[in-house]
Amino acid sequence: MSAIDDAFHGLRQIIASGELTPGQQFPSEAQLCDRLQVSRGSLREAVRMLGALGVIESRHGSGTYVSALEPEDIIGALALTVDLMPLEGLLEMYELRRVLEAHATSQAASRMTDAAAAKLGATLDALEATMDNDEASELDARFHEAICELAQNATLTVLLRVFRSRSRSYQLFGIPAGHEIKRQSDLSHREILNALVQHDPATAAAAAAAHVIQTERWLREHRPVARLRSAAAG
Amino acid sequence: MSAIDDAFHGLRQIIASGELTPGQQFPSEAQLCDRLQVSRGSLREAVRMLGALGVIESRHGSGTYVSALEPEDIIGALALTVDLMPLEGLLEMYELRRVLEAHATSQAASRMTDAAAAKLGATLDALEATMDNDEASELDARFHEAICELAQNATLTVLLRVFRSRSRSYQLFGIPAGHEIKRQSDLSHREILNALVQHDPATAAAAAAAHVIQTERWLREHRPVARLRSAAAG
DNA sequence: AACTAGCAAGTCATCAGATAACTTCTCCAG
DNA sequence: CTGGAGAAGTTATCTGATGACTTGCTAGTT
Repeated sequence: MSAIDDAFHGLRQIIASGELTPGQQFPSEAQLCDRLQVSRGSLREAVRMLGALGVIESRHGSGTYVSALEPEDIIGALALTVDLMPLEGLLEMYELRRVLEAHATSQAASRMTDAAAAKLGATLDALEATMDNDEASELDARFHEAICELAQNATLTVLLRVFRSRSRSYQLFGIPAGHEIKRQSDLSHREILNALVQHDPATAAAAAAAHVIQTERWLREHRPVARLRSAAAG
Repeated sequence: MSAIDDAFHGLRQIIASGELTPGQQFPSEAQLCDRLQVSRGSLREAVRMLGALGVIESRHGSGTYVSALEPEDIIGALALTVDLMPLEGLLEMYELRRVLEAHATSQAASRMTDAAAAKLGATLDALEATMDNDEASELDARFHEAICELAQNATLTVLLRVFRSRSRSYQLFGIPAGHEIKRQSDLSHREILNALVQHDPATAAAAAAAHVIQTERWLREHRPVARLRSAAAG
């Protein structure tokens, strides 16, 4: 086993064994080097690996800590990698997105409140009114995000956010057929909101699934080139 | 922006821009250091980060390459981290597992073949016959894995495998109530298989969801201590 | 011509040491 | 009681050297 593997599994074991719990601080790099019998370089590479995976966190001048280890930390690690996947592999993910988005919307229908309905309605009003692509993309995301929050499952919310962020990079509203796409998208959103307001989980799930399928078909047909977000986005 | 961030986003950009595609080799460390204007140490830490995320791969003595970037590579990165999550956060993931397992089983019902039915039946025969916990756990996993493969979605298969591996670490069959748990689990499996054989997606999905809910309830009630797998398992 | 052993170049892996930058706490002056 | 200077501890970064592994070439043999 290589030195970096030793360090990686050693650090992982410290957490897995319960020696350190979420939020607690690791010993200093020098002490960890002694304990794990690796050089500082190898240790730091292992720390970075676990950092990239959302498991630990280094703070310059302060120390290295176990992350909160909440689903958000773990799933969030995918955010920077999903953007790199070729479209082909991504379409497979859409099947999952459809299923999960349907579930989230179904849950939201069960837990719908008047306040939430008003907020969602206002978002759709603004979305239908705007002609700006970036603003439309932003409002679209906010609409779906708000629905996810009603489902009260942070893992679900984060996972769908990752999927959605990739879709947004394709800027479907900006392509030649964008106007017609947006019109149909607006209709789909209204169908979803109607089902939510009527506390109808089954219809809400169906509407959400149909909406995702719609988006997926547009991506397949038009295959627009992704507009990569700035590297600083992460 | 820190040196490691520069290196990380620089490497990421090389892939995102299409300069290198899956399977291709990066320039040597020295060349990358020149190009990205960071020291070798910083570069290597960035490489490790992307390696941990399943995006790139270093081969000793050969070079550094872009991974296949298939869903399996990206999702697989979660395997080593989900094991570290506290049970509380994990139970939230079970809601997703239920939804996805139901979907996979539903898809499998649509695509069921006689050969697959025979194979699944044989697996269940062996599972019901064995009294060995490890073997039972192994056969249980094989049963669900085979169903996933019928759904023909690699992302789904890998994601559910990650969830399942964590469940396995709890060794539910080994606790005092394990005998009764296994009996009910066996019954659930038969219900799932029956629905699959009858090409009945709706019933199959319901049976799968019920099976996951059952497992989730056992975990909540018994809260067994996880038996951590050896560090070398990764 | 085909095959094999061994050499050579290129690559990543690992270590050690030094310096810079940042955070946190302490303590003293106001 | 407050604010700032300073010390101590930590991570961030760079540099140079050596080890280990892979790959391709070459020369010799069959």
